[in-house]
Amino acid sequence: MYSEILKHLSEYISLTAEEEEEFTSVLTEKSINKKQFLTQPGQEITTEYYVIKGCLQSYYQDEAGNKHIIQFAVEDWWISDFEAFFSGRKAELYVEAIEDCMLLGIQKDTLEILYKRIPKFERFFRIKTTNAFVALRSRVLSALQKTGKQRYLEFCDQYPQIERRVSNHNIANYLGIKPESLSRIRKEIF
Amino acid sequence: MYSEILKHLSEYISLTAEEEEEFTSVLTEKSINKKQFLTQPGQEITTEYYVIKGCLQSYYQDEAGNKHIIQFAVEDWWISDFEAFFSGRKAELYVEAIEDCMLLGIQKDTLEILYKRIPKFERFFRIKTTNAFVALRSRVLSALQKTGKQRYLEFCDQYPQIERRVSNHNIANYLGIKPESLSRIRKEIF
DNA sequence: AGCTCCTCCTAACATACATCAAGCTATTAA
DNA sequence: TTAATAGCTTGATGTATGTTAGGAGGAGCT
Repeated sequence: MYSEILKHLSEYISLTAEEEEEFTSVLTEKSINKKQFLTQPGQEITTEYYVIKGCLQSYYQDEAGNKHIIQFAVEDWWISDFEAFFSGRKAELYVEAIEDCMLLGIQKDTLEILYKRIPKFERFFRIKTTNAFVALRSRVLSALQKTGKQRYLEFCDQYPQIERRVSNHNIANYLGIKPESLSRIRKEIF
Repeated sequence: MYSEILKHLSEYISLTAEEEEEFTSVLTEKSINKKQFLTQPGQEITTEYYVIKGCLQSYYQDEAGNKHIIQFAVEDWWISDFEAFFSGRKAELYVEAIEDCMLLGIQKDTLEILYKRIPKFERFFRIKTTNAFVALRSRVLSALQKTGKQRYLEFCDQYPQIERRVSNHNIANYLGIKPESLSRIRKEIF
């Protein structure tokens, strides 16, 4: 159950057996089925989730009802409405399972306690946050300056395991193009 | 000298006279001229700057030498290579003055001390960071889903004071369109 | 002053992507 | 099983933006 997340942590920080034990003791398991929501707009978000098994997407729905996919998550990724979690504001995003999922959750207040007791965790989450910020910045630049084809190739290159599991119309949405265009791009490439 | 930044802080947190004094005592003044750089790629970034007077831009330069503007800053804004500052990695961005500037700098290590002594500052910078994250996310969505014209109107609406001071080719770059296209859009609007 | 550089504008043409419409296949539901 | 639905593909056509080229006006420099 915990072997994946401990391996994940060990890529960034080294923990003693006791520290590992202390960490896993505050995690909560959660499983949700395909098409169910982990979060919905308006909720308070006090938990962040690590994906043991499955695939999810987070998206924003605009006033006109259009869906805009922010992120996908598969095994070994973290997901939640990060801004809501971090700032304490209400959620603005849907987080929806697109496969049956097994997750591990960590509570915000528990995390604060953990930071004080074992500062290495602060380091771990700081690194993850910085990486997310950089990834977001690079996505802005891609969206502004690159063609749909370039963005699709980048996506396949960066997230091959996601490309294989997510439907093309969801990938198209994430890339900011229409499914018809993605279909044509794929035809051109393969 | 310090009245602007204290007013700026007071929009988010309330400080006693002593706390204000403690804060301003750790600030350093810096002035740079138009076309000079505040940061360049490869540098270590230990200072964040608050703009008292002037206008700057931060941009990323890709392998092909193309400039991609990330952000503008005018009076009452903070600027630096945030990821480098936050993560300790080397800078990837240029921060360049596009007018003569007067700035106040705060050092990363001083900030850490300040957080411990007066936790309200942690609150202040956390709010600023969350806001920056949300703004970046919303810029991703705009870039992916909206036309150049919509993005330009949003930009004029959100940052009227910047629109007036920055050249059109820089605005076009920020919006991810060519100056010729921006010119067409402006002709169409006015 | 005269010169150069920079900014902005305009126009003709090219390209990437959206839109609309239709058909094909595989999965789901009755 | 058949019917319905969702996802993918294709074609015809429209629109926004890029590309290339040129010109007008202003700012700063010699």
